[in-house]
Amino acid sequence: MSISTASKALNNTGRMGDDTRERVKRIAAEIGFRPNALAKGLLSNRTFTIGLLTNDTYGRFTLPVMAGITEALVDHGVSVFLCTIEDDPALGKVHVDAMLDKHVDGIIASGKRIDRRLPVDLSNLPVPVVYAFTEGAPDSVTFCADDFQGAALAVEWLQGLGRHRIAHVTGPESFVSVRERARAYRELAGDALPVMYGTWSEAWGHEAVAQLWSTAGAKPDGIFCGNDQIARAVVDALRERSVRVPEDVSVVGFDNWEIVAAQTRPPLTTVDMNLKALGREAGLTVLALAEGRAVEPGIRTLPCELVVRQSCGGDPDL
Amino acid sequence: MSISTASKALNNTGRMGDDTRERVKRIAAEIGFRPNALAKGLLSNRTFTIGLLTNDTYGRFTLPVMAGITEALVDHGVSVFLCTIEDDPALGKVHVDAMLDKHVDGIIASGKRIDRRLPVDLSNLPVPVVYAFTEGAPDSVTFCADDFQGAALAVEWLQGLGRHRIAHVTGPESFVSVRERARAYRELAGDALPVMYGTWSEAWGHEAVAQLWSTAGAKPDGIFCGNDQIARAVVDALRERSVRVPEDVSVVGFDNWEIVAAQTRPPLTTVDMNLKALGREAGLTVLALAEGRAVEPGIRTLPCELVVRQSCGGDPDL
DNA sequence: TCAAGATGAGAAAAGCTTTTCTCAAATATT
DNA sequence: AATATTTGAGAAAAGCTTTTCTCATCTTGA
Repeated sequence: MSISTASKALNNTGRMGDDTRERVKRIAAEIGFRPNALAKGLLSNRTFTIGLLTNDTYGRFTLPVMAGITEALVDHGVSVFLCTIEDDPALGKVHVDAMLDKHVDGIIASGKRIDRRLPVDLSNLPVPVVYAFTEGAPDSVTFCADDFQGAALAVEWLQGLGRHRIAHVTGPESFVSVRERARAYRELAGDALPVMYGTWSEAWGHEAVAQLWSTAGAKPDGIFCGNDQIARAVVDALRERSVRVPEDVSVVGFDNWEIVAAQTRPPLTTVDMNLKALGREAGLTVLALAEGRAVEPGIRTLPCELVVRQSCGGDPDL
Repeated sequence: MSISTASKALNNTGRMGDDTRERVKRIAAEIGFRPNALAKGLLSNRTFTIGLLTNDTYGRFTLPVMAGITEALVDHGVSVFLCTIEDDPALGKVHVDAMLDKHVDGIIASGKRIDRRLPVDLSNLPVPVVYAFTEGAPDSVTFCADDFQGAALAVEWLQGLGRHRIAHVTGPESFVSVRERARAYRELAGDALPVMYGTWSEAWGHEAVAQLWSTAGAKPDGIFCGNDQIARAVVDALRERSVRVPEDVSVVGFDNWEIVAAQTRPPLTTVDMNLKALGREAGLTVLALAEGRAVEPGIRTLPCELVVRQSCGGDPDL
């Protein structure tokens, strides 16, 4: 039996008797034959391997993205190199070079905010690059969450529960995400209360509540927070002041960071950016590009969704 | 110029004039020649690629391990496939098969607790396997943190600060880690107070404080917690009762989960399991095995260290 | 000057698949 | 029965390196 005949049998190509084909397959299965992906790749210029580059050390954003990528690509036999490159350009170059040496079919760049570039030059690479949750090069494909729509979801949810004096406690104004979310807040909630910019820390959540409750006049009945950590702190701070959540004040977070949102008392209703879906899309896109299919460049915005827990009241089953 | 001469020039092998060698190298650098790792691997049976298998979806434990692996191996030109296999044996098999197809040089199995196996059969694989922070097969190399020593560190630190009525609020007794830490606690703190087993949740931290402070008699002046989440909740609960931390009670956590430990008010003094070092060791070991070097099987225990913040008092600069 | 040794560079094989091409045998057609 | 067509299976090349072998040239010593 020649090698070429066996190859054709296993790949269902070439002409040969059905009996021969079956016999080859059976024996291949028996001896546990597995084609050498390297030899295959050498020939086809496909390694069924992609690289995921990120500067998100905690994996807060990258892990869900990664999960989505893997989920989408595992069926295609694609494996993922994960490279965490702090914010070190040298390290970034080392990792990109390693990926190129290994002939990845494509690279996905990911990060922890959508208005910052990774500290590596990904232009003029011999493989396609797509960006997910990080700023992409011009004319590239970039995926990100729809901050405006997500924030709108949160504010509308509060309003739907009858909350009309809504505050917005959020992160630094330097973040595009923060400005987008604030824009949605302003458009929907009017400007009864000024947006409260601060840091992404629990400390800021506490301080914001202190500020809100120290000023005279009507207190908010709803607080839309820029992320779950702030929301958590806000909830804690309210409890310390004996303000009841959700009876007196409804609180919405952002990120659906399980580990924070679910542990808060009461658990947070929060906006989920669907990072996993984002990863799926990014994975499928880089695969398409690797296969030579044309993909229109541009920024693709994916919708957020609201995850209802108990920090707003209302029926969680709605 | 023949291909073989070029190859020899670049690899510093073979016999040839220094001028020729230099000329080849210069031109190679000029045209940006990079040898095809696939062809190389096909020949040498080394792909400079390893697989990291984990069931730790949040990356709580795996990401530090991964960082250590990468740090140790990037200099050797090794890249890492990360595969998160929930707890799904089928998915696990798919990923392991994908790794084998791609001829990884070795596999590192990691997890979220040291007394559970990954839901995949890693025996009789054609590549070396080492285990890090998950239960390994008999006669394999397994790395884990020294829970006893880490716990001792915590208790001794409290005692060194003059705390002698120390409570231990921890996770479920079913965890080996929990039992080891409790054993250290008992040996060092005596059994003035019974170990308080519970869940790994903040809720349990609150409840434990409630229990401790509702019983009559002397209250603890030190609390050693089984992880940072519990510690955080304990600190919060104490504050709610107007017990001052660290003035009245010192609290120590376990894990040094930055995101929790640093955000707690006051920030937690806590035990760090050195997972990154663990990853480094695991990476170097799997590399050694891949290169055919002999490595003695067995369980390697790496020491923990105490990270001093403010939840115990004392001088953080000690 | 001739033989022996040293030196530099190229040819070929190996590593594993896939694909294209070729060829012999078997079947179909006239 | 002889030619044309189809069919099955093997040979060879390509993909990129590395390594071993061979060979021609140059140097050295006698």
